[in-house]
Amino acid sequence: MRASDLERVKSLPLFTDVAADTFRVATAGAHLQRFPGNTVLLLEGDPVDFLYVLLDGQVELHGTWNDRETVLAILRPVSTFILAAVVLDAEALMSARTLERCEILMIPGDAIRTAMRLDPRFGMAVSRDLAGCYRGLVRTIKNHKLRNSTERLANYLLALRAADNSGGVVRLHHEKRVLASLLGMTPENLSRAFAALQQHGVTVEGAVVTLRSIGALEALAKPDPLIDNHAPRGGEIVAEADAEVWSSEWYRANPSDASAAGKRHG
Amino acid sequence: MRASDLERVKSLPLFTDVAADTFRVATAGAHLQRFPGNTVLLLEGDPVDFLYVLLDGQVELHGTWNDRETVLAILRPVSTFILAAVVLDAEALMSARTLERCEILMIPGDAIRTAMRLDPRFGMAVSRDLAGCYRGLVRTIKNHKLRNSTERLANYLLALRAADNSGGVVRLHHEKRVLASLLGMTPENLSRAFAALQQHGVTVEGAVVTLRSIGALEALAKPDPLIDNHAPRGGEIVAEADAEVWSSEWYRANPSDASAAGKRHG
DNA sequence: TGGTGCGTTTGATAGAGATCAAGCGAGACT
DNA sequence: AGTCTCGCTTGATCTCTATCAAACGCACCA
Repeated sequence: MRASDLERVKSLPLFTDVAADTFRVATAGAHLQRFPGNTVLLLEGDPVDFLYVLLDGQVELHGTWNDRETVLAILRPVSTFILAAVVLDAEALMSARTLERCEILMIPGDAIRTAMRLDPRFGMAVSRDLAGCYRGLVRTIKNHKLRNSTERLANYLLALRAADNSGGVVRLHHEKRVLASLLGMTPENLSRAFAALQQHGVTVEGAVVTLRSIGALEALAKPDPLIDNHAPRGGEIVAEADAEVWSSEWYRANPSDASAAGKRHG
Repeated sequence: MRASDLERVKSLPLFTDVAADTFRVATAGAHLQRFPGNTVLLLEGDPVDFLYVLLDGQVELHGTWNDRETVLAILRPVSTFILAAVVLDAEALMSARTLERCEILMIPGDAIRTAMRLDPRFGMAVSRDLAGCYRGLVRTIKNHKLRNSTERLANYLLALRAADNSGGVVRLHHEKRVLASLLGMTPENLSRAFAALQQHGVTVEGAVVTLRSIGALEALAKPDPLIDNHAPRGGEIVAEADAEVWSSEWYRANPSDASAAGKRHG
C-alpha cells in the first residue's frame, strides 16, 4: 500500500481524531485491492468480514427482493462502507458492486472492533460516523415518502450542483438507469421527469445537464435543509451541529472539503 | 425518579454492558417527565438537548415537507430516541409527538457525550445501538422501494404476529391512519389493502386482525430476513450476528425479551 | 462500412395509489 | 334519547408510475 493511500484513509472523518496507535491497530491487517468494473464485492446475507474503504472508482449498494432490485446508494472516493455490519459483526443487508474499475482498502472487522475497545476517541468517531449515516437515511426516507419522482430529480440536480460547485452545468456521474433506480423510478420515467423539467429550465444532453434557471428549479424542488444536506440554512452554519460530515456510505463530491459536500449521511 | 425506572433504563442495550460509574455520569442530570397525549416533544429543526427514553406510552416520529407529513416510526417502551442527533449535537431531522399519555426520561446530551469519552464500553454500546438503528432504516427503505402497499401491510401483520407471539389474532397498536402513514399510504388505501388481504385469510374488526391462514399470507408477503427482522433464518440464530437487538427508535413488542422482538433497528 | 448490442427515448396502455365525496358506526356530550 | 364528532370505510375519478413495445443514437467491431 502506498503511503499516499494511508494518508487518504487517515484523513477520513473516521480516523482524523484518532491516536496514532489506534490507527496502526486498525489498519494493521488491511490490504489494498483492485477490482474491475461490474464486480460483486459483497452479497446481501453474506457475513461481513471487512470494512471497505473506497479509494478510487465508484461502488453501488443495492438490495433485492422477489426478483426486484433497487439501488440504495452510490459511493465515490473517499468513502467507507458497511461500517454498521462491521460494528455488529452481522450479515450484510445490501449487496455491493463496482460500477467501474475500483481501488479498495479492506480492513478486517476484528481490527476495527478491537480499536474501538481500546480507544474511546475512536469509539466516538465510529459513533459519529454511524450517526451521520443514520441521519442520511432519515433524509432519504423523507425524500422518498414526501416527494414525487420529478421533485426528487429536481432536488438531486440541485444537490449535484451544490456538491460540484458547478455553475449551471452539471455532469451526471453514473448511467441514467442506475440513477433512476437510486431515485426510485424506472428509466422510462426518469426520461419523462427530465422532459418535465424542461419547463423549469433544465436541458439534457447525454450526461451533461444544463440548469438555465436555478430559481425556477428551486421553486419546484423546494430544497429543505432537513432533507437535503446541501440546502442553505438561515444564518451561519454552526460548526459542530454540522459535523455529520457526509462521512461515508454516500455520494461524496469533494473529499478534501467536507463542509461543502452534497448529500450526506447525517 | 423511581428506582424501578432506573432499572428499566439500565436494562436497555445501550446501558447493559456499561460500568456503574458511567451509568451514573450519564444519568446524573436526567429527569423524568410526564406528557399528555398528542403533545409535541420536539420539532424537526430544533436543537436536540436531550436523549429521550420512553418508559411508558407511545411516541410517533414524523417528518414534514411542503405541507405534507409522514410518520417515520412509532416507538413503544422501552426505547431511546434521537440518539444520532445527540451524538452529533445536531438539530432534529424528525419531529416527535406523544400518541398517548407518556412517561419519558430525559438525559442531557452533554452527559451522554461525556460518558462516551470516558468509557470505551459505552462508546461501543452507542455504536452498536446506532448501527442497529441504521440497519433498521436500511430495512425500511428496502421495504418501501421493493414492495407495494399490500405487500407492506401483509409483512407488517406478520411482524406484529411474530413480535406479540400471538397465534392467529393480532391487535393493532395504533390508529389506522397513523399506521397508514407509517406504511406509506393513505387511510383509504389501507382500508383497501386490508380488503385485498381478505382473499389471503385476513379479516379485520376494529383493531383486531385475524389471520386465518399464515401460509397464504406468507405466500403473498414473502418475508425476508434481510428486510423483516422477525423472519426466520435458515438454521440457528447466531448470537452475535443478531445483536442488532432491536435496540431503540423502533416499534418494540416485549421489552424483557429482545431476541423475540419484531421489527428492529438493525 | 454496415451490422450489432446496449442504453436511452418516446408512445400507448395498464395498474397502483391519491383525491374527492359521501356514508357508516361507535363513542362522547347535552 | 338524540346528535355531534371523528375515525373509518366505500365508491368514483384523477394523477402518477409501471409496463410493454418500438425506434433512435451511439459506441464497438468485424
